Amino acid sequence: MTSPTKLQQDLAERILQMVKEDGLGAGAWLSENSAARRLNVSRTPVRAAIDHLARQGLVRRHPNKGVELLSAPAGMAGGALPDIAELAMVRIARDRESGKLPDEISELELMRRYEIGRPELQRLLARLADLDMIERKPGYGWRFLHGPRDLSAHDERYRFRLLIEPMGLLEPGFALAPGWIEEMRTRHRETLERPWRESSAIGFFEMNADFHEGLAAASGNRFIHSAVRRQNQMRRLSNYDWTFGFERVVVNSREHLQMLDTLEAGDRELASALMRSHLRRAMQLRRADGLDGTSSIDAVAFQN
Amino acid sequence: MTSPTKLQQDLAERILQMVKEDGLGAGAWLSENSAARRLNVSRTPVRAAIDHLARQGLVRRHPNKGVELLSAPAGMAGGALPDIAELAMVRIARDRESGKLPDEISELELMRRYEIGRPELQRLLARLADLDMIERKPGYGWRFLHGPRDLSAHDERYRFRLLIEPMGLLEPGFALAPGWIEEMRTRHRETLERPWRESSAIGFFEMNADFHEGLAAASGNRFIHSAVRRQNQMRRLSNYDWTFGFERVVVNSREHLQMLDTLEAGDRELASALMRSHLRRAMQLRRADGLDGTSSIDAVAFQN
DNA sequence: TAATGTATTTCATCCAAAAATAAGACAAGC
DNA sequence: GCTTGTCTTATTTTTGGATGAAATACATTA
Repeated sequence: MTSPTKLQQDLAERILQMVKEDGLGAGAWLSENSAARRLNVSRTPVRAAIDHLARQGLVRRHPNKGVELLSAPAGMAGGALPDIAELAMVRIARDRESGKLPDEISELELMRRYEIGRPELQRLLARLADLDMIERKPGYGWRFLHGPRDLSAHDERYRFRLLIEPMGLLEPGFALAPGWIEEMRTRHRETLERPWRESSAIGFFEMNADFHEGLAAASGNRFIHSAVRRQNQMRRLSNYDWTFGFERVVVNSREHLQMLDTLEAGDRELASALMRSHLRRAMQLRRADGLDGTSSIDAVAFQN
Repeated sequence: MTSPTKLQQDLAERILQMVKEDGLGAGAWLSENSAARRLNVSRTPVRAAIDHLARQGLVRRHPNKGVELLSAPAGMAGGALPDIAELAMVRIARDRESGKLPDEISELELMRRYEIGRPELQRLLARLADLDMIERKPGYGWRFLHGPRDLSAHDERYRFRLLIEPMGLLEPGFALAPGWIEEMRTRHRETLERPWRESSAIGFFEMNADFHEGLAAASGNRFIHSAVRRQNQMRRLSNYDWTFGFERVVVNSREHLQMLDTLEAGDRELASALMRSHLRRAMQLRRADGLDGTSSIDAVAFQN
């Protein structure tokens, strides 16, 4: 009856995912041991995770015999929901961007404002510092590195991405994981077919991020991959909203699908060129929007 | 008689640097207040720093009147000497590279091995994690991401740098800080003129790093700057030794000087091309060395 | 024999209190 | 009026113990 810890929840989800990947159905038997090995973790948390699943009625323990799968897990439930720290980071970034936070601030003040404990806050500040959003002051306190409503950052960001992402497709070790193209295609198609709602923005952002990060990973160059992942982390803090409407979603997704087709055909040169113009277009978009300075910022992500 | 804290030591050094930059000589008077303002810090640690300098005989306090500078600080003492955490990071990276550390390891084991406290260790691990050298395991412990003696990383690193550093010189906002070229030139000339010793390796590395980071900063693109700084941080962990002998130092420095001349003349296109071939040459060098796999690794930095 | 069940050990985090240190205010001296 | 000296307050860091969780070893059962 103890509430499951984060690791245990995580393991429970991954176990269901493993079951799905292996195509197991109701009546199959699971093994604590092999699950623990596959998840690279000891049996203890796996046991707890299975207990958790048993409480939900998905599996049943047979004493001294094993664990029986009762029903195949249907549709993916939620996927990774952002934890409390992630959420606080987004709130801090938003408040800073909209000018609600001063240039310099102490840890205690942040703890009070966002009602989080010190260890969490410190991890959070460390992450923000690595993204070059803040730095420690000598002595006490922290300082934000960019002013609120820093417009030039958008152009710099896209110019940086233009340097590495198109070239990543041309790296000698480039190799896509099997099935990746198809999975991405499916996700994009679903986005296009489903009706657009405000709440789709986060899912759309994550799909976008996965697309670019997946290609960077395929480059085989860990530094390109790392740089793109960083870009996504930063963007996640300020861009979880999408203010360009559904027609831009369509254009964006079509361009992605075209790149996927091109890559499947093996024409990396062309894909690289497409990526370049894709990013250029996105840069223009941002810039045009940035002119009024506030509209995209005040659209609130995570409000619900 | 209390031992100076890290901030105080830092301030003491920076005060000396300020004195030098302002061209003050023996007999000049320092003010706690203005120093505190310039250093963006309260008077308390500045006072302590000055007390520290007084104990070393560099300044003298005159009660209720001020602080007298006794002797102009001559040659830069050490420059920033790496703190204990930095040192431990280098040791960990080296031990990992040479295979002395296993793929997975617990925090306590690291605390025992390197004799550091938990908070220091945690900061250190967080930094290593941001450099993509390690990651948390689910459950307890940490895992190194790259195997020891990972040769492919060198080529990937240089291919990444080739994407961004030459292009950084062509960014529209490119602007060098006044005096930067001259200062860099001086440091390079001194390196070339001074006799080469093993202990010069660290200074040489830092000059190198400052050269590349300075150009990246001048690009006016914060993401390029940030990426190059990250590269330097990573390189610092494994490349503090220099195993190519003095002749390579000469070649390297000459190439840097040539770029400085070209930039001074305003020809950024040519400078960009020079940077490209500079990095290509450095990549070749690494690769040729990497063939035997161990020599450069076992040459120990910081052993004395 | 290979799995689960149970107990022990090791490890990491959390919490509260105390110590250290910086920031800020006020008084005193030149 | 500006400086340094002194004091108070606010913030941060450290520390030790307590709690909780994971890894590991051992016993038990099909």
